[in-house]
Amino acid sequence: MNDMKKSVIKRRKSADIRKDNLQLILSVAEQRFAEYGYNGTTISAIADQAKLPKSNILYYFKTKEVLYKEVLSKILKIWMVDMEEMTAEQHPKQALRHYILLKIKQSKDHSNASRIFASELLHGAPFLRDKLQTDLKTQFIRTCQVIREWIAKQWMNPISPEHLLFMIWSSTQAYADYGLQSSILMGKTELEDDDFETGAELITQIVLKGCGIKLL
Amino acid sequence: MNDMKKSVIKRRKSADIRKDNLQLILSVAEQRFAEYGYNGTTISAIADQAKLPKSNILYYFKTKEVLYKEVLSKILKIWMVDMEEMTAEQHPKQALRHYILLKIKQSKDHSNASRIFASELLHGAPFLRDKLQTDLKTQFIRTCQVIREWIAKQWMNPISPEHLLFMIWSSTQAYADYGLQSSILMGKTELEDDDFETGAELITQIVLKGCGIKLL
DNA sequence: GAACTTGTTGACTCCGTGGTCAGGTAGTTG
DNA sequence: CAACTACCTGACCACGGAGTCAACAAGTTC
Repeated sequence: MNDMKKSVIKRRKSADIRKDNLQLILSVAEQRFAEYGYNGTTISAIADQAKLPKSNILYYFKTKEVLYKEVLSKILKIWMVDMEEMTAEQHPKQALRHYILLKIKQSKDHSNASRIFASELLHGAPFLRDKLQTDLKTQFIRTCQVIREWIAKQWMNPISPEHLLFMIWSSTQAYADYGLQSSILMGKTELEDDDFETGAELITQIVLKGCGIKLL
Repeated sequence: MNDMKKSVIKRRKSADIRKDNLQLILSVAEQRFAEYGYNGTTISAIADQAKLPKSNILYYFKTKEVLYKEVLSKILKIWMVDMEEMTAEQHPKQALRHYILLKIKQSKDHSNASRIFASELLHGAPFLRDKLQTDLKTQFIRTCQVIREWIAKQWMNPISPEHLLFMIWSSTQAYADYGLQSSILMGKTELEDDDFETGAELITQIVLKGCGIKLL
């Protein structure tokens, strides 16, 4: 029986072992960091939850900081990718609607990642200040430019693109960050699919109308 | 010289000493907790910054948790008080504009408090879940009711009061929580008075228009 | 299957942190 | 000024967490 187990389960190539373990650790770490923050998370806790000995975690990630940064770097990508899709050629009605929808979806499907990102910003972005100043800023400026072109084409009212983006970010992000608070206030244990939909719909409506975007 | 110091500076009544020290400690603690979170803040760090020995902090606050809760309890009050002003009799145009302005002001003037509150929610509100479920929820329901009456009076479009409040909260709160990110993206070292004003103006405009609130 | 690389792990060290305590000093009260 | 209370603080302790290490097991390569 033990032999069978060995041949069926344990016979893995080194490369696979590595891949699997990295994946497992990263995923557990993401959960813990989201829930308890960087300082509130211990390697032992991650180890326990991943059902691996602590030393094994340290074997794959030299330090806690390395592990955290690894988690973070995946997150920034997720966070930025949706923005790239907006172009000046699109009409803001579709573009913004689509963007808001993606953002809400992100809050729902990657709530842990979103929350880690938020927590990082909240405490002064000690670990990803550089990336903000380069990668995100570039994309931010580009997107502001897109909005400015929409304004020039009179597809929407002349409003500050920067602050508009902040508003969209924060109100969509809130469904991840403050999902718990929201559900408590609405007397639920957690947000349901419906809530995300209603939220997306409301944000879209208010933003479109608020920006004076005419229906095509 | 020393005598003079003693008689001028050090001759304080016990009651005053107590008051002053409590105040000092709470204020320093608020700063540290905002910047580094609960787990990232050490009593020694607070002590150093307050220029008091660690033991002295522990003399006034038995444990770190007690100190943190003390800081928190002040915050929830600040956070809730603005909401109370909105009533069904007011027209939403003035009421919402006023509320948004207050909220932004809060993000500016009490950014530390705001950030601690946000961080607390982000990590599941371990210390103020109870208060949310009682105090804040009561006020929340009341305010939703106010909005519902506005809708009934056709002063604004029929939209979910709950989600509208979430949207207002998050977008105003963002100026505290993500102020740093924002300033980085806009190439500043920190947000200026102008930014808060522009933000408040933009949020107000978008929300009012977005809710279909007619000008009187 | 021998030499080598990669993965695994328990025992250990080191250090920072929350919290205690005992012995002080400064204000208060009769 | 004597007795008392409130305030102050350095020395100390216990604990938990990050990270090391050495020895071993499992896969790989020829």
